Parts: sequence; C-alpha cells; structure tokens
Amino acid sequence: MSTPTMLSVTDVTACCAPLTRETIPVEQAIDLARALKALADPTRLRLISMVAASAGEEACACDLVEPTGLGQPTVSHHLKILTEAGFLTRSQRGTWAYFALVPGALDSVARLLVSA
Amino acid sequence: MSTPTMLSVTDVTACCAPLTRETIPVEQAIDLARALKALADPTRLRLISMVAASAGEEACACDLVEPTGLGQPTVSHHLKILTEAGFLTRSQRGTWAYFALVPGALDSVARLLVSA
DNA sequence: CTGGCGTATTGACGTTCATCGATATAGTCG
DNA sequence: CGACTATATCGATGAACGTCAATACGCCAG
Repeated sequence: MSTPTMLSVTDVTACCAPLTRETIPVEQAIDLARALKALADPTRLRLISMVAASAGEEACACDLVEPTGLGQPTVSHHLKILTEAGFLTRSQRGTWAYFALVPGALDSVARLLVSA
Repeated sequence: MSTPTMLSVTDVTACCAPLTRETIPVEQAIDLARALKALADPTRLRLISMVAASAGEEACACDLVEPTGLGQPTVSHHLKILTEAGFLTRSQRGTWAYFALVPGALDSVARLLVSA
C-alpha cells in the first residue's frame, strides 16, 4: 500500500461539527468518507460484530475465518483495513493474533451522522 | 440500473439490533453495508450536508452543482444514489428539482453503529 | 535445527465505482 | 411552435475494491 498512514477515526472525530449543522469542508468530508468506506462492507461489519460479541470484546483471528465463509487471506485483509481505519486493535500473542474493538470508535462516527 | 429498487434505510433500521450487541446476520450486514456505501463518498457527504444546512432542509439541484466543483451529470448521479438509498427525497417544482433530507434517516444508521 | 501451523503479503482477475462528454427528456417563456 | 434552461440518462474510461491461489513470514514443539 502506498499510504500505510494511520488515518484512524480519531482524526475525523477530533474537532468536527456534525454533518447536518453546516456544510462540512471538503477535507473533513474526505476523512469521514474514508472511515465510512472502511465500514461499508458486509464482511467487515460482521467481523466488527463478531469481535464485539466476543468475551472481552476481543477475538482470535483463527476464530473469525470460518464463520465468514471466506478465505483466510481475505479475512486478514479485511482485518487490516479495519485496524488501519482505527476501528480495531491488533495484539499478537504467540502465534495468534487477537483483535479488539477500539472503544468509542464507532460511536465517534455515529455522532457525526446524527443531527443533535 | 438493473435494480431500481427502493432499498432505503428504513429496511435496515426497521427491526434490527445494534452492531455490537451480537453477531449480526449476513442479510442485515448486507443492508447496512449498502446504506453505509451510499454515504461513503466525500461528494455525497457534502451534498447531504449542504441540503441539511439549507433553509427548510431543502435545496435546489441547481445550487448544488457549483459548490462541488463537479459536472452536472455527476452531481445528478450522486443525488440519485442518495435518494434511492433513502437519505434524500426529490420533489420536482417546475423545471427545478428540490432535494430534502429524510427525517431520521441518518439517525437510524447512526443508531445501529452505537453500542448503547 | 527442522517441521508444522497461524498469519500476512503478493499478484492476478473480475466487478464495481466516480467521473466525464454527449445526448435525451421535460418544463418555461416568448 | 420554437428557443432556452434545468435535469436525467447513456456510454466510455480509468481507478479502486473484494476475492482467491500461491507464497512468504513468524512462532512454537520436538
């Protein structure tokens, strides 16, 4: 990938006004669109959901492949996208990789969509 | 388009549990992803924002082209996507087309992302 | 050190998407 | 009716995306 940058949700949510208050500037629109694009895939939504539903909001990658019905490289790819977008964290424990929800990341995006 | 179906946000938000409570079923993931995909574009986010910031939460298409810096067909295309996704309504008044926010549409999506 | 397993990366392929230019449709005014 | 304007549709093009098979990497057991 050309930009291994941590774009992360926190950039979007750091300062900014909700979508429906005033016309948002182009740059903020790009950031928010990037976060939403990371979420806008059925497999990735299910991965987030599965991680969230796991004990301690943490799940081993090995347990996430089979339920999706997709190949292991594909799941690894989706997990990478979600991690780089700031929705998941990755922690390696021995051979296994554990993914956990970033607290408040989803809420931050949701807050930008809501009017109040 | 092959599917002129009204998929609309209401389908997603009708019944369903938030993303982080339990593993969401595949079908619901597809619907939510479709709604998010409609939002996951900088131009479309700005269009929504511009409509929301307008008087009466309604804006003429003629006023939405220039601020985006894009061509008129492109803007028309984005407005169609947002309308078919259930975020905007279109009302023709004479030669002009006015677009308005669907009340609660954005909130419905936001509510699915949030944990509480 | 060697073999095996879990995970990530690479390269390729087909699909979807955003954008444009050209054109078609529809409504208004003279 | 005929010219003009606003909007939508069509066709094409280049980029981005999701998926897979093959492969590389990293860790552990023996």
